[in-house]
Amino acid sequence: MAAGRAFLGAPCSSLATGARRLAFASLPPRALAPALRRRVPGRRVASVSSSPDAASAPEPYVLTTPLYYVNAPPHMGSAYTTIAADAIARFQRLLEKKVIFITGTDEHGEKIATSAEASGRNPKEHCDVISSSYKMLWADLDIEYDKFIRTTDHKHEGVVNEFYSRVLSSGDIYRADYEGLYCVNCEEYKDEKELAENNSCPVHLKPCVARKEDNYFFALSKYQHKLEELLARNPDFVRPSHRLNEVQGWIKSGLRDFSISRASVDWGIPVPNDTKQTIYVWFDALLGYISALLDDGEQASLQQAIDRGWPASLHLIGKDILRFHAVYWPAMLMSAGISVPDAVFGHGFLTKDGMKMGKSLGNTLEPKDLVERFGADAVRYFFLREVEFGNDGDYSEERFINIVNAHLANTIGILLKYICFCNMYILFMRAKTYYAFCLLSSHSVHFNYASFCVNNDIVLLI
RNA sequence: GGCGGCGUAGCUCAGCUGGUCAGAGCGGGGAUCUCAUAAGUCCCAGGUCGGAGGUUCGAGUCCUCCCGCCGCCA
Repeated sequence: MAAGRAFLGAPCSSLATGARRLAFASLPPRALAPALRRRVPGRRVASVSSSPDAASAPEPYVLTTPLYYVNAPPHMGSAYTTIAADAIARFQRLLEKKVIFITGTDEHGEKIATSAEASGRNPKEHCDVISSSYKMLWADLDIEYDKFIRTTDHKHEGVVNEFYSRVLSSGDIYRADYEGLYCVNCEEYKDEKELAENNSCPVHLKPCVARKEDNYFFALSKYQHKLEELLARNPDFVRPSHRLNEVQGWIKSGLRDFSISRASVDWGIPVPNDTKQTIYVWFDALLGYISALLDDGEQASLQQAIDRGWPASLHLIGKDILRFHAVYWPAMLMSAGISVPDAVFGHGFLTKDGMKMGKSLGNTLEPKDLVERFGADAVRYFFLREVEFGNDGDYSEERFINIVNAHLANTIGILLKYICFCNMYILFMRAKTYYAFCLLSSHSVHFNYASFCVNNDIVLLI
């Protein structure tokens, strides 16, 4: 029995720290696998709906994570978003909805070219390496996505070109000179008044460079009233609600047109009819949510992609990219005559032991290491359960072990063990309790997931 | 500075339109079963619900002010 004193993939030795309780559940991860793991990670079997109205082809539930920027391998923040999205996707599948869960990588831009050069590779090779590291992590975390889009995919470029043409024909793209201080890391111009000392970017704390370019601009300002109407008509468009206030504030204070091309960046999708410029990474990447809907090898048609299930039901993102998803993106879609998504949910950031994580602080939390030590179920469970969804959340190893032991090992683990071993005596003794638990939980889970309170009742979905 | 939010048990948080709302999970303490994993089961938190006024028969729950913390202001 001693050999089995580990819960869900956590080696005993890794948990044997000091006087802390050492024993996790006796079931090794693979013993539970047949009961818990229904599919090969990342390769979901197409769901077959048995609901009565399946014949009328109900709209799919299209759910997205951001397309992660491949300047660096995945970090815990990316993993958190994807874990949460996967939990929501699983819930929707339990409701027998056809779910299209989209994730992927955003691979263009100056910063990528710079990262590639630093690692001695050409941009495409660099993207291949980093993009595959995301896929590997999602497999390790049992993420069951349906579509993985890379913005360097051929089909994506076709969709971007077509979309650009639509926006152009709406009269929302114009050419203008722009001169200002540019942050290469943000890949955007900065207002002088927002800069830190020495004209440094407030986000990256690196000096911005003076740049003058002849760029193409998107007429965002034209969409101010339409965006206001959108939020007034559908306040659930931005969640949680306190972020709606922020978005409304941004719009109310006035929207400025933004540059959607770069003359100085080679690694990107060329602007149609002007190959001297490439399309701004955000204008490019956001369209990945649509191009992802196309099957591999399918003709790169914008309309065909839309017919595959657009609009998205939910964009799940971190709060740092809310502006792009809740302001720029719907305006771009309106311009192209395409439906806007149903909702954008901006979750919070993660801290470690109460501290902001960062390479410079040397306290990053590597999702890969966490999975290797504790197993995917434990990692998924902890972040879903212990982070108030929408707010910032904290990781500490002590808390992690406490929660996993108490909830997964002591409660669920033991129950599963006795189900697996058909210990009828124990099951009989506890039958009433488990029955009541299931009854209450089914109602509760439905309510909580429908309102994106994923941290409640999460145990039933892992 | 402007706008918005928050401050409820050691920790993370529930408490909708004011009247069993003083709660949950984890941690901690105690008891107990022994066909369960240092498991399970049962009991225990006397927290002035940030502070002070006010409205009300009655306020974490509404109003005002103060203190502290946080977010956004591209």
